[in-house]
Amino acid sequence: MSLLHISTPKPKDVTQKVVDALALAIHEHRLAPATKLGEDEIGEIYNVSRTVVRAALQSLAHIQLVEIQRNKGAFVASPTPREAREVFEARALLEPRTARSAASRATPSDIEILKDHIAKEHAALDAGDNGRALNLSGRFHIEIARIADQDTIGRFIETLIARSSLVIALYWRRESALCESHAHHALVQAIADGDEQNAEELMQSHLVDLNSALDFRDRPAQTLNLRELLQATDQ
Amino acid sequence: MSLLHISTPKPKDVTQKVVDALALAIHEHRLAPATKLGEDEIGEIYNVSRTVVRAALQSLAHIQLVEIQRNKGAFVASPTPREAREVFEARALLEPRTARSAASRATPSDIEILKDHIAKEHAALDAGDNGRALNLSGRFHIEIARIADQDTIGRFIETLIARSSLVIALYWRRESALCESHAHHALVQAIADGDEQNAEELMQSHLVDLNSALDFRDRPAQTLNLRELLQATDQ
DNA sequence: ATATACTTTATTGTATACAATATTGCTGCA
DNA sequence: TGCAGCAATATTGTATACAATAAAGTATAT
Repeated sequence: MSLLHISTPKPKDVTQKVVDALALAIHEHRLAPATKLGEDEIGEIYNVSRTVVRAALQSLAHIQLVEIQRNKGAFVASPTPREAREVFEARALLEPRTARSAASRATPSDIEILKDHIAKEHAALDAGDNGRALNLSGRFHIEIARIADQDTIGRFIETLIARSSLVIALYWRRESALCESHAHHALVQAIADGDEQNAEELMQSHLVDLNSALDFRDRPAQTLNLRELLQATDQ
Repeated sequence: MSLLHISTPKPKDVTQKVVDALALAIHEHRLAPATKLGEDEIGEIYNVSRTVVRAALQSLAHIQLVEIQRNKGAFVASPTPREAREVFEARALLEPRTARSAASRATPSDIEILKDHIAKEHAALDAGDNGRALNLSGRFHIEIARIADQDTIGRFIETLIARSSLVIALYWRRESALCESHAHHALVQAIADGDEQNAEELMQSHLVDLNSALDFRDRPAQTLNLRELLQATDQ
């Protein structure tokens, strides 16, 4: 820790910064599912005390990006096939309607923002930075929820997209290409046109496409030690 | 704090106990919206340190039962009319489908549990304990989500019902009677019969009824000081 | 050599101490 | 009286210290 406090500006919310940093690392697949997140370890990385690390981990646990096991610690979440399926079922339930609502409300500046997202997504893909592209793709969906101006449902969608990142990390089929940007482009067009029906349908089929690029059949290889699976504690 | 550790069993998760205690108090309307929740104050009540109180308050903030303002503290949430509307819109989107799913999966023991809930609800109403009746009513809905066996959506519904408690505290119209138990009874019957269509429709109309017993037009009286509303800080 | 009991180490859970910020009350002045 | 500025107080934000638990290692006995 910097003893002289020379390079610690600390202008705002420290905890949130740690949350954002960890979330980004998970979204960009730099932290794999089931990775142990030790409190001291993270604290040293970001030069903060365990107090704020713990708060950050609890935040991430709430949106199920990490799982906290009492007296064991925090791990990057590792959704089961069933959980993975549920995440996309929930998205299929919420997002089409949200897209419809966005189509009815979007302003020109909203459209600009969406197009900007797509452009960045393209750039990341061209640069071969798949992690960043995936993250941007998720933020595209979140942006639509914001435009729809439904805060409550928007929050749900945010957590679903966060978890989607983990699901994709675990269950993505190599064979299928990551060609979402075309779907995103069509969606933006429908929203720009105010075509509610089309926006809803495009979002729905987009999610179906995403789903079909996943293979939930077999559980992914676990990095967890066997002891975890064998001992039958009730905690 | 008990210096001799005589009466501190502390067998499990202390934080969760504080969370549950506060949540129950809010659900039963013993803690009114906008009430300040000081950390020391709560810590003394439950004989725990501020560390666990803070963790508990953060948990409750996640599900939006309390609102935390940086450097100001935690307050029981006070949903705006808009937020209140959104909560019920989201419920209308999620719960009917969940009821349908519950109807397709419910076991006899599930039905027992639901009937038990209704009985307790009746008892609480007869005893004039409206707070407890309201809480039980909410847990009835949560139980249906559990039966539907959709964990992800179930969590969303849980948070929505928690917030509904606040919405009802703020926007309930005196005129309309709290006569939900009849609707709940019919719903259980449909679920017991495995009548998916009916369960979905009953849930939908039940939520419509609930909604029509609320009046979102005027904002409730705020205990908050005006300074809060007048100063335009970006934090 | 394996298994088991015990010891040691590492990590998390909780409490407390200190720092930063906001709130309150006072004082003086117009 | 009313208000501006400062002092005092209270409350939250963060760091650290101590306690409890789990993990790892070691020695011994079978």
